[in-house]
Amino acid sequence: MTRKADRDQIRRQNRSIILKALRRQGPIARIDLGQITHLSPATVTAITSDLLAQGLIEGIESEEPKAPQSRGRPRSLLRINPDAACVVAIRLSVNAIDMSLANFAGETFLNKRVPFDSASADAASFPMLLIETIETFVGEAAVQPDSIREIGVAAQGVVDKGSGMVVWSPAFAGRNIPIVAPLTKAFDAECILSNDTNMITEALHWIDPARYSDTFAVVMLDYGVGMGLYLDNRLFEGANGMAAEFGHSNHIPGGALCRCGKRGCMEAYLSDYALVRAATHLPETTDPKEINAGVAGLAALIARADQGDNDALTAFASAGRVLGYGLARLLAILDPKRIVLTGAAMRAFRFMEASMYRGLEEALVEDLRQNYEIDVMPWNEDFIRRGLVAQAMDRLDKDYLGTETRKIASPRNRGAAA
Amino acid sequence: MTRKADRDQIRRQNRSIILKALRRQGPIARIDLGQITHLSPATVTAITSDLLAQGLIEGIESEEPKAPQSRGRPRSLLRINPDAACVVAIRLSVNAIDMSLANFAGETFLNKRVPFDSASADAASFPMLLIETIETFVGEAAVQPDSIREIGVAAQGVVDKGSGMVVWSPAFAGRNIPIVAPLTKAFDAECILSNDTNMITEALHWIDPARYSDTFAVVMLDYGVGMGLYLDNRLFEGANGMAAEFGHSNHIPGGALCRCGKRGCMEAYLSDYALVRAATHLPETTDPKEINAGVAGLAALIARADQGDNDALTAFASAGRVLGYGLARLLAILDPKRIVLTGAAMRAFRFMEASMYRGLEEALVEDLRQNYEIDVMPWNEDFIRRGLVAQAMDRLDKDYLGTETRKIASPRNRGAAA
DNA sequence: CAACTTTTTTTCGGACGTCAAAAAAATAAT
DNA sequence: ATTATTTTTTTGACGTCCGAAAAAAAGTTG
Repeated sequence: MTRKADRDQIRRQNRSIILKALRRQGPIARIDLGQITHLSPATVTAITSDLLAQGLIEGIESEEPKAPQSRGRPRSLLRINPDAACVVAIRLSVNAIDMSLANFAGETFLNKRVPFDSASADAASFPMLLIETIETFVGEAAVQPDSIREIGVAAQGVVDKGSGMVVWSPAFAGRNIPIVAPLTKAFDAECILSNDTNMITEALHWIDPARYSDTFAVVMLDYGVGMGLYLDNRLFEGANGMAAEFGHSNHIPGGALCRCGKRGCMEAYLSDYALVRAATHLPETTDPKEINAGVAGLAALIARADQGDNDALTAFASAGRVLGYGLARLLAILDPKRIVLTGAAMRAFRFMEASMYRGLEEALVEDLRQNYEIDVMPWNEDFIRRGLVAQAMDRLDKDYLGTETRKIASPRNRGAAA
Repeated sequence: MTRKADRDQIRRQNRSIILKALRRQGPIARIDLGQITHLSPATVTAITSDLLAQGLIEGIESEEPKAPQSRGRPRSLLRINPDAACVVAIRLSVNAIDMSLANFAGETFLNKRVPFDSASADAASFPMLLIETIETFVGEAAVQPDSIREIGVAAQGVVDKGSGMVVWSPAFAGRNIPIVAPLTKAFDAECILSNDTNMITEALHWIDPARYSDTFAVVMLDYGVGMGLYLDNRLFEGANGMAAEFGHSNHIPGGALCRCGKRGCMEAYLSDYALVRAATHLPETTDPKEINAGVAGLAALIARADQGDNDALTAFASAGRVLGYGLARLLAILDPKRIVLTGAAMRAFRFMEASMYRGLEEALVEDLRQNYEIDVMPWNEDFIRRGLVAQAMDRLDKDYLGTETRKIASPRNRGAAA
């Protein structure tokens, strides 16, 4: 049954809408906030004065109003108080921990990459390592630890949102690495673990909501194969937060050997090692662990294809056809209005494109191939961070319901404390 | 961006919750409504007196209070006014139009099946036929036509919710049969076209929300293969209302010939004709149109399997394995917590079960096979009607926002008009 | 330079929703 | 008849949004 509604809810939602608008539209006057949110000026004033009192936003006393000649009372601009909160975004990838600090305006003000040894990282050792790495990072930033309100972690592979563990990931030797529990305990902050491609999906929605809304899928071909789903205008993560494992959905029964041990997974045809395996005429049963591919191997293969190397071209063409079949299955099952292709392998898209469309055509009846578009998105590592930050901001906005804000720290020497 | 919230919304939602509780829990006292909905007694009184004034619900002046010995003011029960509205539920299947009339309490009070000739039904002829069939049916029911507020239509095959057309269906010879536009024009009622398996999904949620909520999938093996998806606690229909075409998602590239013309669709291994084709050793490329299967052929095949016929048993075992692969793909992509198997072919489930689980195991890495259950649901034709009615009730509840109700007709001679 | 115009922001009063508490209603128990 | 008990309704308070009016803060004009 749907939950009952009460008046708290409506204030909370409207506050959150205003915060989101402020974060997105930069400094803005109350009147324009009303336009954007469809709230009356009276309501905007009420809510913003609340937010001002809480210190979540601040007025700009700018000496230079940009529009010099305009009658009437000049607009007084509002903006998010960047120092009202602080979030940490962490990406766990092979041999590297990427960390970022972002303020309440959603701006990243510090990044750091720390290498670690994926091959030896397991459930026993990694959590402690991660905590120490974060503590060092936060210490260097001269941020008061208690101003950190959210920690978002993205990992490649299978993550279980319920238990807050990385079930399996190429970034770790071990399995079932607990992340959320140790971090929550070590830091006084909400911690949330997400799949990396889901964060790309969230980032796309944040960056261009007009284009990336409603129902779309993101497929990432990189080190491994990832997917993110935005369904009915929200990120879909499945009952256990494990959805969108496109890479391990089966393509051919008994087919090529996958890193997961099964035969015929999409990943076994599309990922870095699969492409290298195909291009070097290794049998499909070659153990992926014995193939030295990775993003570097992929890049080398793309270079060969660029020079017209036939093996490379054939490998990409075959992968394209498999991709076409995979997308056809997505279209049949989910009817998305858009599919976004991204990841390092997309630099080779021109070698896959024709066969991909051929695969799509072979695999799916025309009636179901009518209303969709495919975007090819240049790969941008930054997307994962932006998705993490966007998600954290969303959670922060909803957290600051009516409760008094915690003491607001000033991580850096910002002058503008009204 | 999320929509702004205002207080209309909250009243609407709480009204709708109360109506839903009344419909589900039968006659009930205000105090219990408060318990169920978590609304205060004051609010319950306010909302119910509103609904009473609108004639959507009515009090019961029962002479016999069921519980004879109890102190205190006796509870005065409320119930939905069944005559407040009337909906038509229509199922279009091969050679038959099934129609039902249901009242505002969600009770069906009249059913009728009218045969028609699917082989000659196309976009030009069918809409008129359907309108006339409905008009006759409604006429026989002695229902004032203007008390009909919603018409729900379910069809097998590919339906386009946006355009309100049946793109392709085994029930029709033609394609792109308009349904919503003609019916909306002919009757002064909202009309909505849905996929039949989606309605089964909706019905399951209505009948047992505790079990069928959050994220689950329904797979129907019958005449053709259908799927319904309930994701994040709502029916998912895709960007164009065409989602969940599991039957035409590809299983084997270049595989068995499907009714849709493509090769290797799930349907080409799982549906009636596929099973008959396999059991009679016809080549996989045999045109489905030349196979006389249908639900009757399927029943015959099940009978053969019951008697230990080897061809039949092998056919079911192979289909089971294919089904296992299909479910594995669903698990990988959507991570549902439950999969419901239904349809006429489920009477043969015991012949498919072992190979289905084998297929699941072959196709999907164990990590992704941890947290789900499979239900096998005896097939019940009634589900589609119940889903249609449940959907119509939902829409009605939300329609009766603050607007005055239309004049309430009394279709039958009901005494209880307070 | 004072009055007018224009635009933004704030204030005020009204309407409406929920809720807690009090009152009323209806019956059983004494 | 009176008291006790339980349900329902009423009342009053509080919170929210909105429209209208007022106030504020400029520029423009005579």
